[in-house]
Amino acid sequence: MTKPRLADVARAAGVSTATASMALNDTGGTRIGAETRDRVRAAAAELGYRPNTVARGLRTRRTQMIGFIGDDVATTPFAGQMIRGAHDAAREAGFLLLMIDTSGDPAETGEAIAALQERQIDGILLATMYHQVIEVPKGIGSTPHVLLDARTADGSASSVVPDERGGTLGVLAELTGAGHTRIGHLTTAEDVEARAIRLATWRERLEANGIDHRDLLVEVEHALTLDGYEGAMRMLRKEDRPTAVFCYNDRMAMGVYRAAAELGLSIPGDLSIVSYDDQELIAPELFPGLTSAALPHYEMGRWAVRELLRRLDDPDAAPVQHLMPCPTARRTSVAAPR
Amino acid sequence: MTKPRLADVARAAGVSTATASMALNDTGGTRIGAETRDRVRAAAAELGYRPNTVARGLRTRRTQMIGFIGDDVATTPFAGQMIRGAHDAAREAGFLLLMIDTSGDPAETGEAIAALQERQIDGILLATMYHQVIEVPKGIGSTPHVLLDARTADGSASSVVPDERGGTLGVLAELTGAGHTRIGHLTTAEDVEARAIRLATWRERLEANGIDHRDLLVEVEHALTLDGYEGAMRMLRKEDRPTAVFCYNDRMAMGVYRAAAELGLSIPGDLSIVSYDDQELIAPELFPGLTSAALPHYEMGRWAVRELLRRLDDPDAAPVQHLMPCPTARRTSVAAPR
DNA sequence: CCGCGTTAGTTAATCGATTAACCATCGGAA
DNA sequence: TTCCGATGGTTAATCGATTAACTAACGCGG
Repeated sequence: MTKPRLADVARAAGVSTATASMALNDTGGTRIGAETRDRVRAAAAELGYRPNTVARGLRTRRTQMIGFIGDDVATTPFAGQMIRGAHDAAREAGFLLLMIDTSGDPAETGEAIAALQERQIDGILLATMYHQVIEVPKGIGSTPHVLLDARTADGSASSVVPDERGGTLGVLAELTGAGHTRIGHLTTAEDVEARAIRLATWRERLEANGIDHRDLLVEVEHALTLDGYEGAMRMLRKEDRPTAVFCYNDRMAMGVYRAAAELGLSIPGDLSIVSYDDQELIAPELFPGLTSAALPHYEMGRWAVRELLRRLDDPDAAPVQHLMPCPTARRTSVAAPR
Repeated sequence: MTKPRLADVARAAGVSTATASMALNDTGGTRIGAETRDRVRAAAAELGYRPNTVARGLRTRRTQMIGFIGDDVATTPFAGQMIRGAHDAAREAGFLLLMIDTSGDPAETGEAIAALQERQIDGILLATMYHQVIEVPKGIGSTPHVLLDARTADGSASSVVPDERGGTLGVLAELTGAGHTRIGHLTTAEDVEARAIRLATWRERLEANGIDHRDLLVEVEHALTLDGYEGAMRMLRKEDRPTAVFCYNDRMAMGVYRAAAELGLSIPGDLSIVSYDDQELIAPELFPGLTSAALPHYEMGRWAVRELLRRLDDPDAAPVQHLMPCPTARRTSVAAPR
């Protein structure tokens, strides 16, 4: 009662393995008669035949596996959604994901690429957990690849990143729509792509509305709750405090909530807050719920796989840089200014 | 400039592919001379030879890949640590993880097992995201497997689950050590293994200390923040409220914090709180930091892979059921009762 | 000097598919 | 009648390793 091979199916159907192979895969054009094909299929179903993809892969050089290289799969809560999006899109096309976590070590990345290539994966997804500009390791050679939440400086590789500008405009529109003009921005000093775009977009909007933004910006060291708390204390203790804050991310917003509570400011009555990331255990769980621009990790994962599959079909296709929209998750942290 | 094959290495070293294979893999006992072996190795290094594991897998029936089937990789924040633990242990042994997420659909699980077996994975990790008792699908056949955060009723498969009893005793000891006797328990109505053990252990401890626990238990529908809030309101509004609460999990504890704030109870001055899970974005970020029993997901992931590798070496090894300790993450939510 | 064990290789089979190249039969057009 | 193009297959090569079975040369004891 060993696992049936193609030869067993062929014997049961009374044909050669070549015929069986063509019948099951619908290859070989007109060579296989309809009746024969049905007979082979029936035999395969009867025996519970499942092709050995290792053998197939050796011959065809395609393994129906995609390598996913992430720089920190576990420690960031976003990773899950990104992996899931990639996983689902891959699965729908009959592919499986082979995962490697490099814990952010660039040397690891080269090793990871080699380990995946040894296994003859059909393509590679290179993911970073925060929107970044990176260089694709040379070792990747001619293996098809797509960047996820990252892009190259020269646009030589297909990539998908969040539309940070659009997302920022979205949440700022919530505030201006409610009547706010003096909108503070609380950001981090960390030098990441996301920070730069969110900051620039905020500046641009305030300038467009003729608001002096110089004293409305507070920058703290890290993008964490505690830093957010301290930054908010600095921003909100002033007499001419803003009526609304746009936070770099949800964790910092969490700190702003605490600061507001300590200062006796009610949200959204005394202070409206919007933020970025729409992070699972934070934005919806805060009280009141935090309006935040959602990072579309699931959709980016899906897009990346579909783009990779496209490049598998047509290796010479021109690389595409995609901006994925960041929809506003509207909750109750915004109201008209008093 | 195509990828070098073993035959290229062999030619460069002036030997047969058989010799080259044996030299590189240190197989074949004494048949390969030291000098020849070094020559082959040098040639391989020179050419940058990397074995084609697909071809190797076809012959040896081992692919150096482990299947990881999870029932909800993305939506639970624990998954990441579990995957990471498994990933790291696998990587150390030269294995890679092939991931499939079933989104909790049992029919998917069968499909997932088949998809992995087609690819000749060496073994399977079956993970659930909450400690459960499950049945191993028959389709797994003789493929070596280990259960992660789950176990079978009959102990027929190796498995690793958190030591819920030990973890509960640990956080309760924090409370009794500080002098608390009337310790409330806030739990969920969901029927999961973890709930039952945590509840039973809490009862047992209170009984051992001669405390009447009948009016100290509050059960709510779900294990979410809002339910925790409502449950806490019920428990804490009473005159003879407990001086400390043991929450089923951190999300519920988050609700308790909010309730305490509304009722004007300071933590830990008026109310000490301990909990379970030590969830990343919650326990350390709450103010004051929440003392919580940590679910050792990373370590469970590691253990499962090591156990799987052991079973690969010795398929007849007796299955092992392992309880992984849940260390107490001690923070500042506990103080002596007033 | 014969036979045998050791040492150090080689040759060829094998894993389980896919696919290029080849072949037989039949009906109809030239 | 003969040749040709479909139609419907089969045979055998191939993918790139591993490994069982075989072999050649050598040294040594009896």
